[in-house]
Amino acid sequence: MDVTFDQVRSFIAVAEELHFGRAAERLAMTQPPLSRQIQKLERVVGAQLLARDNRRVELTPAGASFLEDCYRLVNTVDQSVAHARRVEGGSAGTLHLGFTAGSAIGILGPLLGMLGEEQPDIEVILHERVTGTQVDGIRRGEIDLGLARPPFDTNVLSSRVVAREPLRAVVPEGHPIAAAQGPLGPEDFDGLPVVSYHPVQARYFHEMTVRFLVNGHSRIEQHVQQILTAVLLVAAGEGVAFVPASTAALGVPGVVYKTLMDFGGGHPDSDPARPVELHAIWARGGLTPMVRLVLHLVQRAANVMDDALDA
Amino acid sequence: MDVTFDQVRSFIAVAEELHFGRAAERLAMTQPPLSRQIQKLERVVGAQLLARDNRRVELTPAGASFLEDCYRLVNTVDQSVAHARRVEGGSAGTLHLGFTAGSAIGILGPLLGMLGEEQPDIEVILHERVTGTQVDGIRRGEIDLGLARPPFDTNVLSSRVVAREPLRAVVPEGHPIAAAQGPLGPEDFDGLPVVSYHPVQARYFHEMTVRFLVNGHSRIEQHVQQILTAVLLVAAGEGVAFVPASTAALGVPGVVYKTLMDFGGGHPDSDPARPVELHAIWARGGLTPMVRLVLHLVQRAANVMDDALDA
DNA sequence: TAAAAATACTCCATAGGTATTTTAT
DNA sequence: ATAAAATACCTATGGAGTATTTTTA
Repeated sequence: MDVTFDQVRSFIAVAEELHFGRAAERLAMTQPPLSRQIQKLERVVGAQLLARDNRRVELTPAGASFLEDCYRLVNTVDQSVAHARRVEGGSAGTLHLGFTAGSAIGILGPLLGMLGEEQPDIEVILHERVTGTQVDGIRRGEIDLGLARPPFDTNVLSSRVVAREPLRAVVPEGHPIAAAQGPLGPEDFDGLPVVSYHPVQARYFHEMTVRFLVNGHSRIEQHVQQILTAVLLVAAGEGVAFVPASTAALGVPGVVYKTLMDFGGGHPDSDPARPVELHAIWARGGLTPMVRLVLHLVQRAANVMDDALDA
Repeated sequence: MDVTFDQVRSFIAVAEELHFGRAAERLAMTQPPLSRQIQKLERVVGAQLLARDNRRVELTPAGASFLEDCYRLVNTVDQSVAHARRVEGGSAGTLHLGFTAGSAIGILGPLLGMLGEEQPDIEVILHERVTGTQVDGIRRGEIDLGLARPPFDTNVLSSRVVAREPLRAVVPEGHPIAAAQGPLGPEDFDGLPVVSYHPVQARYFHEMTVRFLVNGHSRIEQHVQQILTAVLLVAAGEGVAFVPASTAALGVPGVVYKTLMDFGGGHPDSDPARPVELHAIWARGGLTPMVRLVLHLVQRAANVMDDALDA
């Protein structure tokens, strides 16, 4: 035979009351079966836990030791159950969060802050990956939620726009165009060298750049993979580049960010004033309570980011 | 209802096998009741622990979390039972050990060494008390085992001689008697000032001193409580004193220890050559397994001490 | 169609209740 | 005589087994 939880609870009651009758009352049962439970427990444990003559009950040293462990035991059970429930509810557990290096930084700070603050039992594991690799990770179950740029395969992924922001031009300080007034159009960049992006690895911004410059006469001369690299090349005088407005927060010296004229977004429900979209993506059917919960925080983090852009 | 250990063990089996049939086999039962146990567990926990379509079983995040806790749970139970047994057997728990300041030091070192070495799960709490206070402590249950000098009230205490040692004279270096050859008798101390002991607080050594000097003509001029104090007074030239042979181990400088002639012990079965007895005492009827176990070690420690004396 | 979990139904082991005995004060 | 634990005996809940159904790959 084996120790049961009922025996443990019975033993705690008797050990605390030091009286079988009162302990039985506390356990909402009668005295005889309680006596038998304790006897059985002692048989199973193989030690006398309670010294009882027919006038008083007291703990043996072995019983005192076992009592300590019994408390730990019931606490562990209670906490285990509570924790399992919270994991199921999404407010505890591990979140594997994918993000793209340059793109999600603006939102990641506020998001991680909120998670640590409001959901301390969610452990976050960050995966810095380009969009394509995030998609693979999500399909393999390595990543629960990604922050990435379109397009995605909507057959396996669900997605939601979490942030839209304007596109800006980065130009070298001191360059004539840095002093221009008002929003700039494609023609303002005619003849200038442009730092654009890798057509595959950074497809989203490459296409965004090309779409803005359509009908213009500038010269694309570089294909970088990261937005920060583009900004640094601009600072080095290699040309101009087009980046999301939040990039200004990186604080690279020697460059100026210029507002651009609205231009057609890449798809029907895009906002011409804020064409750069950040999406949250997750496995189709994988909208677990935790992902749902974190999505709400992502949305709020995006608002924080918006406010920061306005300021 | 409530979580049971059977459910926990069932869950561990299924979570490890990820197959109800095999898990049931491992648990020496059939599949249907196992399915019901898991269902019940999930109902009680309030979370789905295993995701199962009819072709495969896998852990949910909540289940994975709960599984961890289940392992801790069964380990705790096993260890608790094992520990309770060892406490009952005496090889684990807390030993309150009484000892007299000057007397038991020689045996305490080896004893504590053995305890730490061979019985690491016995926690020792030392109580330095004079014999009378040890007896009170034992009666109140504060002390499990004492190391003290006779006599004791044998109505409430059991005792056993654990060590006998010779009585030695301590004399100042340079004093004529320090150069004497062979064992000294009472007459050798005629006319010398003697540092003796407090007749109540250190009754045993006071009487031992008086018994040795009987028929002699020396002058008792001090009544100290501790053996170390006596030795220090001798070193300071205040006279001579009589101490247990093991006192030499204290290494007080400026004194010489001289062998004495045998003299009648204080009681029938005493050894004239080694009249100084150290007793272990414990509550009558309180010879618990732990006390019994420690008594054996005390005996061995006494032998170590004997050997040290010979060397 | 086959493999595996879930369900239906039966049976028995055991936990709990009532009545009584034992034991020590 | 009383208080409290232990024992005897009975009852019934619930856990385990067998047979069967359901489900999906």
